[in-house]
Amino acid sequence: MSSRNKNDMKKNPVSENVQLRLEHFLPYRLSILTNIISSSLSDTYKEKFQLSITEWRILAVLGEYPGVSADEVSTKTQMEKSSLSRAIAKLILRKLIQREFSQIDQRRSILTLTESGLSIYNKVVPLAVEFERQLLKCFSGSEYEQFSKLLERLFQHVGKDTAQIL
Amino acid sequence: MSSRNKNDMKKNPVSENVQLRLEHFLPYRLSILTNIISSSLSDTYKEKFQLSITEWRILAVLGEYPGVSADEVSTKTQMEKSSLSRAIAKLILRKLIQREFSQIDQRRSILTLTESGLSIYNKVVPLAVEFERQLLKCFSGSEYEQFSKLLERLFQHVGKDTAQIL
DNA sequence: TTAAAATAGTTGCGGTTGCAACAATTTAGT
DNA sequence: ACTAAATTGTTGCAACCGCAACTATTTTAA
Repeated sequence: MSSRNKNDMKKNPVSENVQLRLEHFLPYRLSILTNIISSSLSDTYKEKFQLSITEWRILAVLGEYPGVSADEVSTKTQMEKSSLSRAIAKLILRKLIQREFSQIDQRRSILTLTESGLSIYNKVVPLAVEFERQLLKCFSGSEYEQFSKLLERLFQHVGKDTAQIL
Repeated sequence: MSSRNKNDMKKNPVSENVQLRLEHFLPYRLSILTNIISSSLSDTYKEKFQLSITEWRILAVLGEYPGVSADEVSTKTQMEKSSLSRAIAKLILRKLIQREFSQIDQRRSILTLTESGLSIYNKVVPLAVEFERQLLKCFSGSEYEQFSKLLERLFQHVGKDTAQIL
């Protein structure tokens, strides 16, 4: 403030003229909203079932797509294959999932829920569904459709090529 | 599958009748989308300015609200106060921000960008703004307004009371 | 047929995270 | 005024993360 001359003024519009309003910045808003939702959701199964978000996601994928490989879980969930590998190892130890390897391609794992994994899955799913129902209470049906449509559009857009967007 | 009787059928509709479709599950969709966007955005300043997402957020908040406390940064960004404490310590070491403590309340820190912090801030902001512009290319003006409105609604809804939602 | 490239998964490593416990200070209640 | 509770920020610790290097297997293509 003290030692600013008119050259500075060209370059640095500071607080009185901010270019980036964080509250309105989409990546930021999405990130905060998502954090709140994810951690709130995970609270609902972390304690009861000792599942981390990563672990629950794996169970969720296997509940829906029994027999997929670790790699397929990775593309579906966008999780790192290394974190997946470790989370899967743990879940196998806890006997919540089981693994064989494909006869045709011996690198490829075939993952399925065990009985107890399935039982946990079947307990968590209704909680998750109810959680979402509560979330969506703030939308009318058509609003949700609209929101969902636009979210999907954004998804397609960034999905095109993540790197080249900027 | 083998040992299911008609009692089971009431309780456990399994794979042939899945209750939770991950692709359509809002918390999941938000989480994946946000991850893609955040990491893609952070790529644009990580290398050039050696800033982590956390660190950039702190600079961003201070650029907009010079003089806030660590605690206020925490509520604004929803970051853990411990990660903040450490990130702030680093930024002070790198002389990108500076800290004093309030006379009135000696616990309360007063954080501001240094000259070089401000200079980085002023370089990153246009990148961020351009990034968002690219993102929003997939929406028309009114679509963005709609999306933004609904996002805000959701935000207010979960913000009410994070814990009590389920 | 064979060597190079691609794919699936694992592991080592350094850095980061989040929780809980903590110290220092301020506020509230009596 | 005095103690208990609340607030602000820091730190120890264990878990977690992502990157890169690695092994093993399969595919490609010369």
